[in-house]
Amino acid sequence: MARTTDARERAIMTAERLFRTQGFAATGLTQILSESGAPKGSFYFHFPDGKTELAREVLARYGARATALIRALSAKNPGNAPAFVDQLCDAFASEMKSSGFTLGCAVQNLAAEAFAGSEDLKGPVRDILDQWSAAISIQFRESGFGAARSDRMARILLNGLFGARTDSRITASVDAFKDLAWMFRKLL
Amino acid sequence: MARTTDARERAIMTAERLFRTQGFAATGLTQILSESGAPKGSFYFHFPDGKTELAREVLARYGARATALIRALSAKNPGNAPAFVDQLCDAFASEMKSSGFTLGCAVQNLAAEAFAGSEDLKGPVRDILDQWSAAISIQFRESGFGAARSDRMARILLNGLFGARTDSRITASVDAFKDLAWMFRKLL
Amino acid sequence: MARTTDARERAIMTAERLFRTQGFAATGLTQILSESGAPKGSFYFHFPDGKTELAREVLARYGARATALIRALSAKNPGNAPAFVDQLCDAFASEMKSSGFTLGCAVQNLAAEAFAGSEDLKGPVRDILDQWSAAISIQFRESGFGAARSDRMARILLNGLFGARTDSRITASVDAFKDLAWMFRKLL
Amino acid sequence: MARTTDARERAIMTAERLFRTQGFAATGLTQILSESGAPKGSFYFHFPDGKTELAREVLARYGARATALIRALSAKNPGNAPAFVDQLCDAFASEMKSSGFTLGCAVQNLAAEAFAGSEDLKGPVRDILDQWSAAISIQFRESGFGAARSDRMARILLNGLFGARTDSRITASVDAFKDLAWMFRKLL
DNA sequence: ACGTGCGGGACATCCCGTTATT
DNA sequence: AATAACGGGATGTCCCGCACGT
Repeated sequence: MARTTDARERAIMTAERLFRTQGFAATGLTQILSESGAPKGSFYFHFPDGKTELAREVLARYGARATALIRALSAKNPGNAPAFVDQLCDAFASEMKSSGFTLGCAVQNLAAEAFAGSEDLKGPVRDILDQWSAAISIQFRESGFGAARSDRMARILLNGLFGARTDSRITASVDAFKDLAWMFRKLL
Repeated sequence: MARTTDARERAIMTAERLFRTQGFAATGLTQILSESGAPKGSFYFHFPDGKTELAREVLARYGARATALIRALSAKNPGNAPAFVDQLCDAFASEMKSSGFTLGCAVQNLAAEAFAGSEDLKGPVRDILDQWSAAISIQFRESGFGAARSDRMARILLNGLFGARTDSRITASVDAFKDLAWMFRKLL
Repeated sequence: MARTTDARERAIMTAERLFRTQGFAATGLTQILSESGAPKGSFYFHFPDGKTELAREVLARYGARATALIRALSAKNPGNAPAFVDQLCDAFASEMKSSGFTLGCAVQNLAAEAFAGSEDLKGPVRDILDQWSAAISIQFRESGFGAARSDRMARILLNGLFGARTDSRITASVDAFKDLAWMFRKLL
Repeated sequence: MARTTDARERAIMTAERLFRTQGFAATGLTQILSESGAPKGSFYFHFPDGKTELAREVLARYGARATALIRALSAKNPGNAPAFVDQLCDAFASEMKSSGFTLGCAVQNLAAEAFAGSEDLKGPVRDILDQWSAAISIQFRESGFGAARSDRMARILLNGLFGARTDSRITASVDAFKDLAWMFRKLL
């Protein structure tokens, strides 16, 4: 039977925002529920595994959305790695700017916090990382780089974006993304 | 007046470890106190501002220790930026390895979590970032790079280390640090 | 109108097992439904009075089954009270053994827990007690004892079985049933 | 350092009453706290192991009190088993009567309910049973019975009291205790 | 500097019962 | 006869901060 409300979806979207700005442990179910307008009584109907399942769903959506962005920019700049990197950095920068520099990365936050406790999130987090890395690597290969070098540069770009986002939150600026793009123009 | 116990110091050290592995919100005072063996009754004697003050002390020590490491490696490799970068990456890598890939960065964790709530931590975090950045930049300048470029590369290295640590925790490997070092050898 | 599913019946059987091993309050509807495979949506179609009605049905079936056992053993040993008592004790003992000493008495558990709350169960519980007592008393009368003495001994046997079951659960042995049978051989 | 409040003691006494009348699972911490007047904030200071620890304390006190009763009646009736049994039954009967036939046995209730979940209560419950049994057996031995027979009759008396208490709650009468005493006069 | 104890609220989880729909 | 979803409260647990006495 098809779903008849979007309560579940709203909860996931609200949770993503809160996990990214406040962190996983600091965000209470109560806050997620009240801000999303989702009813409390049916939370465990929608998420039998509780907060952990919510986190898994957040991760899945966040991961897929970022992968889609990478592929879209890749398709828009075929064989043009520098332009691809520039636009990827720009996309991150503008998301940070438009959020008032409050948004962290869901993967980074959940990895940092939820790893110590439950094991359930480790697998998904690793999978997302690999997925992102592979999607970026393809763009580099199509720009003429060898497989090994593409993989390595993909990982460097990814980690650079992680770090740049941290820097961006702290300094409330997008300079870190610009520096990252500058560096890749040198590297490529 | 000399201190008569080291309870305060032990609490800070234990808090650092827990904040780095579990995060700030997920770590309770009770756990810090019990794992550090510090008595509960005098916690607010030692830390009148409570958990926030603990976080401030953790940040101060963590920041100073990292700055000292940067300066030490800088002094050991005068004018030799590539060697300096290699050794800095190695130092991070070996810390991750010896901790079983569980240690996050105190600055990153506290920035990600505590920014939403209190303002008290923002200043210190920014100061530490600037301090680290300046210390690295000096090494680059002494290696012959211009001021602006040194500053920029310092920030890139710093953010690269942030990202590499995230990668290292997730993948349980030190590859990210090696990739970062490889990239800098290209860049310098 | 014939029933088209056995969901109701399965729920009652599962509830009996859980009420007997865990108690009434400690057993959630969710557990009963999931372990019985009964669908949740139609629970209040089958049991308009909810959990209390479930308890009433459990009591009715449990009471009738025990009465039937008493009558069967009575019919098998006409006029032979000692043999009857031995076989009744054996029946209880083997049920305990085959359940791994986990099964309590439904009447005892529901009486102990549900008396404080609702009044609905008190009547049925008293009726079952009288029914069992009467069934046993008949056997004693047919073995030659007077009416008053038969009633009294029936109650003593019944209460002895209650107590022996408690002992059996705690000690994980059937000794208490053997002692009870021994005592009755002395008494008769 | 000595305790400065009796909050812990009051909680245990209230918990005993509620566990005996309502059962373990059906009694919420909130009810215990509010009825005992104990503060909520310090509950886990007094009982670090939570509800289970409360149950253990209830068990310990209940067990010791019953043992003391057995020994007192034993000392009052040296070598006189029938009088001892009569007075023990009377003591139980009058407790039931004065409580309005609402009090169950703490051991019976906790054994029935808490066995399924945690293992922590099994040991204490078995120990109490042995302690009671031994205390009764001594009286029988001092009345001239052999060791094996004394042990067996002690267990029968104990289980008879368990069963009689169940009967007493259900029928709201003390007849079961009188019947038990009658039976023992025959047996001795 | 530290033990003991309190205040009051938040946490994730699970509860039983009731809808509207099919 | 069953599904999806909800309502609203209760569960045990744990939280951080602050007293008082020594």
